[in-house]
Amino acid sequence: MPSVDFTVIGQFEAMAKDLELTTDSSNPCTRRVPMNSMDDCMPLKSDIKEEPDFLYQNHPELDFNNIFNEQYSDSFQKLIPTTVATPPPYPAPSNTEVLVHAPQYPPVTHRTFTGVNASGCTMFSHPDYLSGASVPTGMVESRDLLDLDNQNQQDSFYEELGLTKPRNVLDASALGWEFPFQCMLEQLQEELSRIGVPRDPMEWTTEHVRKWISWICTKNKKADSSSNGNMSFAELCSLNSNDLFRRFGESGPSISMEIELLKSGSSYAKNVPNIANNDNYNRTPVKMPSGRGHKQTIHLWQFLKELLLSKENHSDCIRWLDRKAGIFKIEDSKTVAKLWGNRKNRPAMNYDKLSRSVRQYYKKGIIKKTEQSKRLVYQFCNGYL
DNA sequence: AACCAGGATGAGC
DNA sequence: GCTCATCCTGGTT
Repeated sequence: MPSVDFTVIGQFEAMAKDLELTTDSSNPCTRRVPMNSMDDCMPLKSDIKEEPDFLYQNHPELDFNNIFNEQYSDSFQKLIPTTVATPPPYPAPSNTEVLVHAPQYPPVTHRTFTGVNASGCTMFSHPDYLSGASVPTGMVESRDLLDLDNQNQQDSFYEELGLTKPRNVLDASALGWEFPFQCMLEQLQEELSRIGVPRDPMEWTTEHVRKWISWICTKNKKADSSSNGNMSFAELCSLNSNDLFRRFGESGPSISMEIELLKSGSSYAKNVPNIANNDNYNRTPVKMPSGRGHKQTIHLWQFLKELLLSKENHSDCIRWLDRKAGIFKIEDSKTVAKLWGNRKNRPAMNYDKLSRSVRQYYKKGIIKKTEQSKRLVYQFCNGYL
């Protein structure tokens, strides 16, 4: 059997029923791939005889933009393509099965692992296949997804479908399953560093956004329409795929994909209710972080907590004094104010204004001063820890 | 000088 | 109506 040099994009399966894609024609191992069934699209591990490096190569012929022609514009409104890379090997648990009932993943034929990762994307894969995909959760109706924490829902789900419930149903994110975000994100962040844009979009100014979009356009050899926008990252996140397509044309899908990646790497995700790995948020409901028409906002207290909890070390400007009690100290008021200003696209932000906003929280019971008031030391109130 | 408290006002959602 | 951003007066460290 010939090796299959192919990367599947699961989401396309539903929208591109009759589309045939071919891999590199100069490669004798390639074959035409009818996009009418996932089984046809996804190579079995047993089919693969090439070295892994070979499989991880990009395939320009599978360019999103070539696929999103007018013929599929209807589908485009419903789905965002997110993944073109073939994942590196990952440990797929052998006794865990989760059925996903989503429009593009017929439940009867496709057993997949799934989880909602920190960026709010639903992860799909199958232990027998090399390829995987992720879909921004809100692109799939919540009723189409299994609530992984709801035993009753799972039972009735399988019952309705007349299927045997898998032995274990696990949230793949709890298994440390990082594909495809981690590898793609790291690559993206390196590229960002090269073009002088901060790795964390939280720190982006509108100029950084413009630069990034311009770079995507160059990379994809598409017209640069970034001059049309003077947007913050948060504003960009509030746009759906259709908005992005309208605003940025053929670069829209790429921008959309990278937004999802960046959200999962930054602490941005922590500010989005329902997807953050934080007790204050209810992770379970599969709700949209960037749903249609929903404007993304961040509150100051969330931002401060985000800095405090961020994997990126901000301890030189803000740090916990007593994490359990929620007591923190602003070590560098200027820097914190600058970061907040960047985040809100308020270049004139300073600590005087920031602290005024913090003081508004006293009445609301979100943040308070510590019992023995100390300069630059505040405390999150109960319920906001 | 930097920080703190809180009133007033208006923008933006 | 809510959350800030901004500006302000006046007090404290």
